Amino acid sequence: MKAHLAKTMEIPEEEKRLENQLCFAVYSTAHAFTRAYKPILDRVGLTYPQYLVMLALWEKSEQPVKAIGEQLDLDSGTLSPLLKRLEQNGLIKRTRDSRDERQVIVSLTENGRVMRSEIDTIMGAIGQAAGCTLEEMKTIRGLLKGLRSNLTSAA
Amino acid sequence: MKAHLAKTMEIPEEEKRLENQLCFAVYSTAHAFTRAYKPILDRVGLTYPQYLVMLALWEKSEQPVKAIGEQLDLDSGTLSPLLKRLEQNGLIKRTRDSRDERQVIVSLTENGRVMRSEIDTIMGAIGQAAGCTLEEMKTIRGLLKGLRSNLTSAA
DNA sequence: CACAATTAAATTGTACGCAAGTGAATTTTG
DNA sequence: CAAAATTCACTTGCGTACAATTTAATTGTG
Repeated sequence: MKAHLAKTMEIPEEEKRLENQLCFAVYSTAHAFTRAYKPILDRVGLTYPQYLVMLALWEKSEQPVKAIGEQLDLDSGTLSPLLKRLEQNGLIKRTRDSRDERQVIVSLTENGRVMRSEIDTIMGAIGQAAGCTLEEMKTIRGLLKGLRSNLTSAA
Repeated sequence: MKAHLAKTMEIPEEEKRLENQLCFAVYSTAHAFTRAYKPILDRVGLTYPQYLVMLALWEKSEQPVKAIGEQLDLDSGTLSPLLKRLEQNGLIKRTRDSRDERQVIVSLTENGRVMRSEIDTIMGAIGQAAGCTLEEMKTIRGLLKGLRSNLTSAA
């Protein structure tokens, strides 16, 4: 039985080292990205997760909190305080949906819309820092999407 | 001048979408990993970052905080409270280095050492969830290591 | 040797992530 | 149609991350 054999197959000691964990490679690269973005985003007054929310809103303003959460894979426990800060900074506006009072519609303010002009500078700088070709980026992106979908559906 | 051209090259709109950001692929995969580990690590009473620290200590007990920080790329602001919790849970011990009183040496307790026997179960379960071949894992790991090193050295 | 500079760890303050629970609005069902 | 179940956003509590500061110990320099 192949499945049984696979499950009981010994993992070589070398594969158990921290440095050889795929999860750690993803984890530490995520932190490296956050750090690389920091000096650039500081200039426009955004944190990295806030920047991701702005990317979602620049694609489509007027989204309920839940829709943003689905795109970012974050729940309202994370988004509520984050959106409150974006609102305090004058980048977004929050209004109850009159057709469904449970929902809060998030939309860009004029300041929030204008900030989109920074996108080329930001992405240009990160592209330089990542220092890999567009082709390489697409490859990694594709592999990670597959990995992520496996991990998610396994739960 | 090639460098100048590259910097001023327009980024296609499609590449600006949240879903097409390499940083977001890494960010969301990291979260997916944490979620995949959660039910498994809950059984042994570890959080995911705590598990990474344990991996480092299973490789080598008796490490100063700084050494752990270098392997995980975390500073003492993150590690100090995390290690305090591991100590409270009886998995590690912290002692001042008598040769250099500034340093705190972290070492495994008997309970901490014994927990290493869970490593095959944990990694086996995650391997199943990730659902990709050892070859694929090595490929992604290698690509991410390169990416991470670029991002870090750019700063 | 003294004193400035450096280093290690801890602490403080801010901002995620996420589980669990609350409360109000809407849907589903009997 | 009324009660039950569900949905949405918010809040609370805990555990990271990380910048900035603090304290103690060590090293480097004159």
